[in-house]
Amino acid sequence: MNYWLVKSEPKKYAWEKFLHDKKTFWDGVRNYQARNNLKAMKKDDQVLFYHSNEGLCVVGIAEVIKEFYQDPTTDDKQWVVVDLAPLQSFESPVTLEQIKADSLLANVALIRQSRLSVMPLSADEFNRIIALGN
DNA sequence: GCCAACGTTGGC
DNA sequence: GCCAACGTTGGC
Repeated sequence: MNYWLVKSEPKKYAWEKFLHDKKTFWDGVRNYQARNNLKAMKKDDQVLFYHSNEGLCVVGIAEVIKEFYQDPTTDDKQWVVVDLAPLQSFESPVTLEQIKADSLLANVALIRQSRLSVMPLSADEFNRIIALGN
């Protein structure tokens, strides 16, 4: 089992819409590193959902329900999507501020590589953020 | 709305 | 293959 964090601007695709949709394909990734992370996702991997630009917090957990396939929104074969479904909303969203302030989370890519939109987390980091959110 | 960080593009 | 110019992301 691997753990991930994905970013979405609430204006483009908010957690609330995700809950309503029940599942979504994660499109729009146009960065090689993020794309490679999408390709590394396995079914049942768990994915934290982060609101960027507005909110600036991790709002819930999703799971991978379908592994990568060609991005249906483009003909360019190099881009892929995965299917995600919501698992659980956080009781209290975990803010970027909290993550920055937590010594266990000092190395997460969210902080170190702020522009990366799909990133891996260690099990420890994942569990720590879950603990902060519930 | 600004700007720093950083990925990509294109001329040489 | 280097590097300057440019575009995009995302925190503030």
